[in-house]
Amino acid sequence: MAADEHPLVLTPLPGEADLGLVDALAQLSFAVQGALGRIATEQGLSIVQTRLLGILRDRRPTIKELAGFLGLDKSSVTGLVDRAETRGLVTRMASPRDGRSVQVAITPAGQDLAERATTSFMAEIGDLVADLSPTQQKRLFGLASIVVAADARRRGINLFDTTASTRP
Amino acid sequence: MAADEHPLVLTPLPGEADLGLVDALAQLSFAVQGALGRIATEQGLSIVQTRLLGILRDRRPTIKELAGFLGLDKSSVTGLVDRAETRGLVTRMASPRDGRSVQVAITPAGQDLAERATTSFMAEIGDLVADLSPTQQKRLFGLASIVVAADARRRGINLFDTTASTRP
DNA sequence: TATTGTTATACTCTATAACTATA
DNA sequence: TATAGTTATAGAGTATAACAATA
Repeated sequence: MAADEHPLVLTPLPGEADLGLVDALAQLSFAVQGALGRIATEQGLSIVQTRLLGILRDRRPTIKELAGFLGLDKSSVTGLVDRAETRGLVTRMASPRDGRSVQVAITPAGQDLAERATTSFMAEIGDLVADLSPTQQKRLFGLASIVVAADARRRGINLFDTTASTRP
Repeated sequence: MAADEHPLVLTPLPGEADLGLVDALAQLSFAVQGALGRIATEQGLSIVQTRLLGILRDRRPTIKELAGFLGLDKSSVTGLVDRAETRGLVTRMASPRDGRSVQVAITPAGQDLAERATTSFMAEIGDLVADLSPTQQKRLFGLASIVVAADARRRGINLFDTTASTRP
């Protein structure tokens, strides 16, 4: 798609960023979310449930921390964890440090499901970027990484600092 | 984030695509969806409603065509259009060619809202990619465009062929 | 018979506000 | 008082199945 062709989602207007970039990114995000949704459905999960399991892979966050990771209200996370717990995918544990808090941990069943989802998702994304050369794929990865890291930093969510969470 | 660092969403496993790429793309899609969600909320819309208005900007698709564009079931689109119609953002019109079909069109109020959303969204995405140089932004745009175009082709949705829809 | 769209139903997801328990 | 979490409530979004109208 050339930069001056019309977009599916939005329309050409002047603005801070180039619309072509904006629209391409929006559409790319829909394509990726579509892939995520397909593999989630395949495993009987939703995108958010899949994301929850992925986060819990190497963390035991509180409800509040999960809300920060997911960008949701704490009450939404309560329901999310409720449904996952009912299905035996996660468990709540009392926090040893704060009587008000709970820590959410993934179960072996949840781990299995998360791993199957990961495998399927990699295959889907492999298909999605199949038209890019290996060099282009690396380039896309690098650019996406820069954007994601900068965004996380701006939002004050350090994806790699786990001092706030107890590691299993 | 370096390629060998752990991901937020998914976990390192061998697969068809490099996990670093997969995870970076997933996280990028969440970041973009987050920006979309914020501007949609700003305008009193959801992401899907915003997307609907964007699609209707230069098309008058049937419910079935909309379902194809959005990747939803036709019954979901019925409800989506119902809610948008109640708010005066879109209208249903009888199809001149098929008595079973309706054509969905955007209203002036819907146009206004879509344009405001577009302006806000461009600013948000401008912030999101602020850490990339202009050259890198163009590169990201180009790579995203290739992926999106290939995906649309594979799914049999020609984003630019409007012969199936009546143009206003 | 097949297709288009709607309706009925049920579930997930989400937020706001009020509440409980702990700090 | 302030914070962590839950509950109650309401609404959007989604899919499946059954249905009506048209092709």
